[in-house]
Amino acid sequence: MTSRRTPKLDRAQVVDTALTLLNEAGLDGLTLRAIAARLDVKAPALYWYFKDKQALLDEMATEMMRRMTAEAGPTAGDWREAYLTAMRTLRAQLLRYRDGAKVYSGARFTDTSYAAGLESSMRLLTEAGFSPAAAARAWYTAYSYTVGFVIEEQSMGPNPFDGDEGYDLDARAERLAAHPLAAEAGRVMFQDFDRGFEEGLAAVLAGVEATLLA
Amino acid sequence: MTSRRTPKLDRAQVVDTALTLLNEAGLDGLTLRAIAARLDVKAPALYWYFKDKQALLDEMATEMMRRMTAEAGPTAGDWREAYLTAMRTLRAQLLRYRDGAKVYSGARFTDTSYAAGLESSMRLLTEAGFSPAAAARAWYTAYSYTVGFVIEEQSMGPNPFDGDEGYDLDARAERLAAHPLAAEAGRVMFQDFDRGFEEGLAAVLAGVEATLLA
DNA sequence: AACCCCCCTTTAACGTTGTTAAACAGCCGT
DNA sequence: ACGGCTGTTTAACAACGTTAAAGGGGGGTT
Repeated sequence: MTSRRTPKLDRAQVVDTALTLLNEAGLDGLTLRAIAARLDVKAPALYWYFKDKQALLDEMATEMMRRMTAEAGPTAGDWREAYLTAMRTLRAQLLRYRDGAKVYSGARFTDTSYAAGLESSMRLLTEAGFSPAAAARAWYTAYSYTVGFVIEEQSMGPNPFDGDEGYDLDARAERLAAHPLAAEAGRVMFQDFDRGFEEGLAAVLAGVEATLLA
Repeated sequence: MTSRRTPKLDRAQVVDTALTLLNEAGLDGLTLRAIAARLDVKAPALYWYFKDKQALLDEMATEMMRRMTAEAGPTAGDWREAYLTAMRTLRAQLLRYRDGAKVYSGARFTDTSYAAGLESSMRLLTEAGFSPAAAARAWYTAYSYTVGFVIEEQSMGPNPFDGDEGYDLDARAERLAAHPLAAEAGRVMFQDFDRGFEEGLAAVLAGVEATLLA
């Protein structure tokens, strides 16, 4: 026979459950016992599918990336549009999960499913006049910016998953009374992340075009 | 009397020891028991100085930031120079500790010692023609880029603290044989981080100047 | 000199976590 | 009926963060 019997679990189901639990319990609450309980199973059963917890986290990050490339759609048209869309989608996908950026940035992909999307992005950029090296640099610069931005956003900003108020900006401003510009800067940096991300991303795009495009 | 007796410990000494141990043992090896052992003390003694481990990590991040601003020196002259110097110093300081970027980005500062440096940066930018909001955005954009870059660098690159070889780029290129541009991009992104950082930073600077300077 | 109090540290312990070893159950082919 | 492979459980371990309680050792007061 092809299949001996339907096992209770499989890798994909474990990963999916873990991602769901990540949103509800956060990274601290993401214990193997809690994941196993959701699957009506005991913790050691997970070791049949993953050699250790880091392997599961790696697979979670890879799955996040897969969902990201699925959502971003085909890469064509103006390279600027595609570039912006890719980074917006990256941010949106990281924000979809609690501590998403931390999980993502601390992991290594388990397969090469990211390669197709990267390949078409590189093709679009090189066709637009970037050298291969400049295309990679342009992409990685925005990528670093986006990951760094979301890490900060998720650790400081209001948490959409519970009632957390986030960083108290008024209290911060009061503490910084002796430094008015720094106090004001806090308001700009930690309020309206959507807009802040777009402004920074626009700057990165402009700079990449000015310094890296042949 | 002013001082009753010299206690065995003080906050600064604990933080300093913890930062040293971070370099030798990494974030995983940074346990309260290990820190305490270095100080010839038992773990619960640390709770006299820090309410929990996160408070110690927060203080470590704050100390990293203090050493950073001390090293960067006064902020004056051309805003472009100061901007580049600030971000280079930030990266250098994060690289000085193993998992430095992770510790740093996951923490909240325990005091306002960062405010003076931020204030003078904001002043320099506003004097150069940035609006207060644009100055904050310009600063935060490069800050996000730098933190994101170093997080990736420290999780992928060769680890200067032990003999770790880092990501195997040749193996990666082989896996990506079907995606030549993506394979080549990996070489650009994960080799010579110093140069890569500078190229990206130059792009960010140019973009900030083009889109945010009035 | 005896006392108490406060500062700082230790001893002991608790609950939880990731992880491993071993036993165990079900289905297959022989 | 049997042996073997695939999954899962039970039981246990060491290590971790953390807390409660006790202990010691100097200073100030009586």
